[in-house]
Amino acid sequence: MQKTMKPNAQAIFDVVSAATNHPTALEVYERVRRERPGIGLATVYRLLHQLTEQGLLCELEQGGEGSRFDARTHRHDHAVCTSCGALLDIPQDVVISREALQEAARSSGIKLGSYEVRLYGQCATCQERSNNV
Amino acid sequence: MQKTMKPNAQAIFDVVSAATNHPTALEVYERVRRERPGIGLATVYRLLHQLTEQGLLCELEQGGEGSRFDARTHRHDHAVCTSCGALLDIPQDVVISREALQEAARSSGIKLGSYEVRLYGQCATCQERSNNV
DNA sequence: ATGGGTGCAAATCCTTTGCATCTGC
DNA sequence: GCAGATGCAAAGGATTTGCACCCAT
Repeated sequence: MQKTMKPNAQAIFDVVSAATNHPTALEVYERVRRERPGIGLATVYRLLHQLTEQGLLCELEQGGEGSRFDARTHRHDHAVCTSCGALLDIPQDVVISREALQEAARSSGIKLGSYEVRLYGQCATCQERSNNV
Repeated sequence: MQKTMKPNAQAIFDVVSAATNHPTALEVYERVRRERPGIGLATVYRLLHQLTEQGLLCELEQGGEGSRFDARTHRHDHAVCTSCGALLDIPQDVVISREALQEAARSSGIKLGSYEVRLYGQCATCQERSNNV
């Protein structure tokens, strides 16, 4: 189904796939430049969006510092650090009953596509930092 | 606990409270200007953030068009329209087991503060629009 | 007079767009 | 030679910041 990707697209996809965090477009740009020094930021944005539309990546909106990208295409949940803004994957899905989702979708009038649970709190790193102060 | 608010802050809080949708900072600015014509956009941003820090409002990150603000201070869930970007309240909470949340928080290392369920899909208005095409 | 609150304008940050060039076919 | 892809620079939109002014204390 997916033909061989153009080299720029491939490089971008690889960078996002290899990332342990969720990189911003700027971070992707910086990392991709090691492989393809001539690439432009605009191209990175263009390709990130294309890959997102193709369903190979997903885009996570995060306040302030711009969108972050994620190569996990299957549904999963996130934790957002309210201190440093880090966006972390939650390894195990937070289970929600199908009925609860359907009910919520019905009452809001939305035709349910996907969903996400977001936890807000202080990440491990920031907890340590506050302990040391 | 809350002393009388300064008039600008009060006006902004009132506008957000009275809104049926979740207004962006710009929308708040436009509406507040009816009451207080001299107010500046910077002040609106400043006060929106202050009110958010005081816990009187909450800020919802939404891709592309800027943050939206919400006067409901108790926890609740949202539906995001993948066509038009509308952000809707879900009237009834999507129930999640405390244990599932704790477990998710533990596995991501976060100290759980709050959480939110987000549904993604097509809102009622957009569904109609596509039917008519 | 002093400090906080404010308006205005400039600055910043992220992202998109216009356009001329380049590439593969 | 053409269509699509790309780099560069400029434009755009949202938000923040610098700064002088004003008001109440």
